[in-house]
Amino acid sequence: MKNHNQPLLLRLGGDLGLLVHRDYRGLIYRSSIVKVSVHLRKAGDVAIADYVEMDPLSTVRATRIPNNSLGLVMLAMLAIPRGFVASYSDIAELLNMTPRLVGLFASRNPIPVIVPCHRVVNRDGTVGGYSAWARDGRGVKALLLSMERVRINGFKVDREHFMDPRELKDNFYRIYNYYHALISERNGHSEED
DNA sequence: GTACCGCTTTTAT
DNA sequence: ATAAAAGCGGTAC
Repeated sequence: MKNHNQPLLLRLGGDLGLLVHRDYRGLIYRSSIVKVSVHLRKAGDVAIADYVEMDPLSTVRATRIPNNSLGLVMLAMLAIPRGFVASYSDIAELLNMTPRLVGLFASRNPIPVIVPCHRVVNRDGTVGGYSAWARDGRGVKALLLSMERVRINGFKVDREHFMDPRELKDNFYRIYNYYHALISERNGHSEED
């Protein structure tokens, strides 16, 4: 098998890049945000390419998403398209959780950017926290959003970017069903149940 | 079992 | 504007 064990460096824009780790099957299980210049200085031999966002179903197929509450939150975040945001409470309502709990799971998202936890913001439009970038996480979150043409005044997202909850729900169920079909397909071939 | 924590939200100064 | 409590499942002890 090819260099799947080597992380891949993908340019996000500016000096921001995404380091993507894949397992022996090629499935993405972890990513981290880095400064491209800093990373190239440290390890010049990495493969590098431009980041191109996949559609949600392809992302589900290409990544490892756990079959638990964290996985549910990850699937819900995949239901937010580029250029839009949803609030922690929107996701909470969708999944029967509390907003703070959604934030807790968002902070544990192992695959930032690819699973777009930066598209979840506070109900009042303020950007909210972001732990995928240790210092000034909010700044990076705001930067990622503005790269997606989400307009931000100060640290407040314009209301026009908020998704309709019904559309969020429709997208979520489509992705959720696909995820479970994929799981039983994978289980069905390798073991019986 | 208990105690604490977190990318929030709402209410009360 | 700032402070605090509520709220829940996970994690650690």
